[in-house]
Amino acid sequence: VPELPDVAVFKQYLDSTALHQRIAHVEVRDRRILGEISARDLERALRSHCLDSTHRHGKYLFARISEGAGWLVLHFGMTGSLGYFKGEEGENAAHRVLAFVFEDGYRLVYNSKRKLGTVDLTDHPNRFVERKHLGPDALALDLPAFQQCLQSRRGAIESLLTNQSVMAGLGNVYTDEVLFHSGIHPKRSVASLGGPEVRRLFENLQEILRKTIEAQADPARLPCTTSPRTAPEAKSARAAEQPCGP
DNA sequence: CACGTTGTTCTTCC
DNA sequence: TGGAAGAACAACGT
Repeated sequence: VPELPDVAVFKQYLDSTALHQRIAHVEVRDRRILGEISARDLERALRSHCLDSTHRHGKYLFARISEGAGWLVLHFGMTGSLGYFKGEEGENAAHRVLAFVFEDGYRLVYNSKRKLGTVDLTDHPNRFVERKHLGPDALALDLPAFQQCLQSRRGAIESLLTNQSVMAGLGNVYTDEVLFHSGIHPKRSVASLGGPEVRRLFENLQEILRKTIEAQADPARLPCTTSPRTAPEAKSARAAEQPCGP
């Protein structure tokens, strides 16, 4: 289940594989994944352009399209992942959804078993974030901003942390993890949390997100090992780094 | 075959 | 008008 840390790793992966390469073609294998755009729109926006840079907000990954042609938006749903392969290598016929085919024959593949993610286009990430009413990115928060998120909120802390319009990036997995580490029951009401608990929660949140990204981001350091909370398809993404990795 | 899984979006209400 | 809360929905394995 790609949440903030997983998407952060996808971002690094995309950065280290697929930037600055001219796109020859976009293969849409399953159009259910397309958001408000058609396959034609996507092709038109990307063909003979490059991906210049990336940006992440919460669970969304954005890639800037060269020559000011807007931004690509990737959301991974429950089972989405990225892989970079030479030719048709490593494509799982049952899971493949779309592929960005570069002029050199390599391709960046978006795979998803359950096809619940979204691929879309936007003028600018900020515009997209605004339109989706996403809160600030969880990893960009400082303590005062975090306290602000909790201010005058009712309901359980669990549902606040997973609410993307409060702060963006956490799903069930990391929310549970962070609450457990902080010794706070998920059903506790936000209002019942004391100052020290809020502080502890904030610090654990930042640390767990950072450590998770760090641990997963460098596959060379952790060869062939997979943390229990890594989606199976994230594994193939990492395996795919070999043909192009440093 | 209905259900569990998870996260987003749609609906309803104030 | 926007926001909060809850229902509906999506795909697939069991």
